[in-house]
Amino acid sequence: MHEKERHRIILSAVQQRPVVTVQELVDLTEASEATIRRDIAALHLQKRLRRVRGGAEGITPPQFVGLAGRPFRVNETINTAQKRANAREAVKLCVDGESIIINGGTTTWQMVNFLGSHRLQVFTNSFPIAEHLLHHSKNSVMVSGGMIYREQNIILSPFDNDVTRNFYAQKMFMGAQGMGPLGLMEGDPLLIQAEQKLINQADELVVLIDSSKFRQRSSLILCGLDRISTVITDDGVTDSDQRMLENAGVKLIVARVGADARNKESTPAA
Amino acid sequence: MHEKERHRIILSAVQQRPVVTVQELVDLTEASEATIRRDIAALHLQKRLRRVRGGAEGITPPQFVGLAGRPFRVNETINTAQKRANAREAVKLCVDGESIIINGGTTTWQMVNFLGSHRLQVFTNSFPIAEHLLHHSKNSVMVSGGMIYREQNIILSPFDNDVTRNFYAQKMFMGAQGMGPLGLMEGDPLLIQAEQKLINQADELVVLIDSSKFRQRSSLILCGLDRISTVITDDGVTDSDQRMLENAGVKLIVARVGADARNKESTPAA
DNA sequence: CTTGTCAATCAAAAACAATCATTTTCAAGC
DNA sequence: GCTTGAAAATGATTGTTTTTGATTGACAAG
Repeated sequence: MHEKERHRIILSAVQQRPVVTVQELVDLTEASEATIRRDIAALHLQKRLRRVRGGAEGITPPQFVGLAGRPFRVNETINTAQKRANAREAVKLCVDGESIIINGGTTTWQMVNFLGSHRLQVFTNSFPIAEHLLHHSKNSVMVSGGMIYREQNIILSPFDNDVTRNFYAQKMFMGAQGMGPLGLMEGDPLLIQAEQKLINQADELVVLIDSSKFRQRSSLILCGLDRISTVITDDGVTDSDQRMLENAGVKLIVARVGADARNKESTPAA
Repeated sequence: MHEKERHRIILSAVQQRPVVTVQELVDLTEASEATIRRDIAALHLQKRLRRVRGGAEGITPPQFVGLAGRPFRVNETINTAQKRANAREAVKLCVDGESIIINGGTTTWQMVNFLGSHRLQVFTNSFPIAEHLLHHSKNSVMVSGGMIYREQNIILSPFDNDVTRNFYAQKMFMGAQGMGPLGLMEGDPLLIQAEQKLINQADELVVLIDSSKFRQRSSLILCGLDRISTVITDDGVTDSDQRMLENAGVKLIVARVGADARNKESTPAA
């Protein structure tokens, strides 16, 4: 067995499991202990893994393994003020007792903050949203079944026959990566798949989208504007975008990015 | 067991519960008391947990009290040593890459501690189990879809056409409320419903049950002994119970209940 | 007084680094 | 094509260091 091949095996093992012992690698590669140690030392220098007593561990910081995929967390930090404002408006549309669908995403994630005191029937394909509502609210929570994708933070089944089809709601809330005359756009094919499952399971489709997204285009069209009932966006939206939605018969709610920003400004007089 | 792995288990334990005793960790890791103390001291220095008299506590402020329904939590405190011993044996049956089903329950919940360093495909109807595995392991996680019942901590769909039908595993692990010549028994109709959905989706059915349950009867029969491949129980099981299982062709694994129980028996000669 | 927690100590075991002998690889020369 | 020799890679051996588990005694709480 060649050095390269052993390295490949070692890295593969380390990526699969948090720690791998030297002995395990000896078994795996049928090489001697000394060789494995040398390999680990070499890969450690190349920073392809971390060398620890007894074996090796993956390079990913062991503390952050769970909780959420990277893309989610970084995305979460941009445009938060707008997202929160939009989310607040979205929750205002709900009345207690109603059934709603919340599609996973960083904008809709903000809705959980405002749902704490509500009592709704919430169906979601987002594991973090379900978690939060379960722990910090009294809403009844339903989730779609399937594989949990850590990166996108959604639960998705490759099959068409899941419970999704059996849930019908008054409103469905979702974000998107872009919006234009052609309709709603999304980048990740996995998200498209998840969204298309839910999109026809509600009377009204409410789209939360911050105004910058009107200028973004994306490769995949999710649905036309005619399918959308309501768009919630912030006050950065242009007149032409407003007209576009108006012409398509879409109700527009403009959220004042207000409260949050205002609070930060308003230093008490006294 | 190696240092990193023990640390993983210890951290996993303190995140599950606010405080964990040294003895519990000894059980959990099968390491000596001295080693656990050293580990706790090390993790304390790394500020990954707080060291307290008798054990360790999580570093997170006491905000996360909610976490799960009450009945789950109180049940969790009884017979923990047995449950843990059984859970350890159960996890030992799994080999990396395999697909398994874990049915929700307080015994099977203990399995998450030992699954931290595995790489399995896990399907579960238990929200807490999915949460924990997602946050503290690299296993791939699938959940069934449906309503999340806070009391029983399971996800259950009233429909027959959910993804459950599309998942097939080598092994299914479950607990139960009682076991007798007639088969496996359960009390809560909701649990019965959940279990029956999963019970035919695996080659082998592995039942984790502490020995006291052999004397309990319950109103609802879930399945006959012939459906069960393996029973894991603790060393309190009687000869007649063993014979019963033997006659039914069920493989029996008797888990040795850890250091805790042993120390209490062994009175020093001097 | 008894019990449980803990630190200190020591011996055994495991992991490790250094060294050397053997094998493999590769290329130059026949 | 084949041999040959140098260099690299590997495996075994050795002695050293680290980790671990058991024992002991100190200390505090009940």
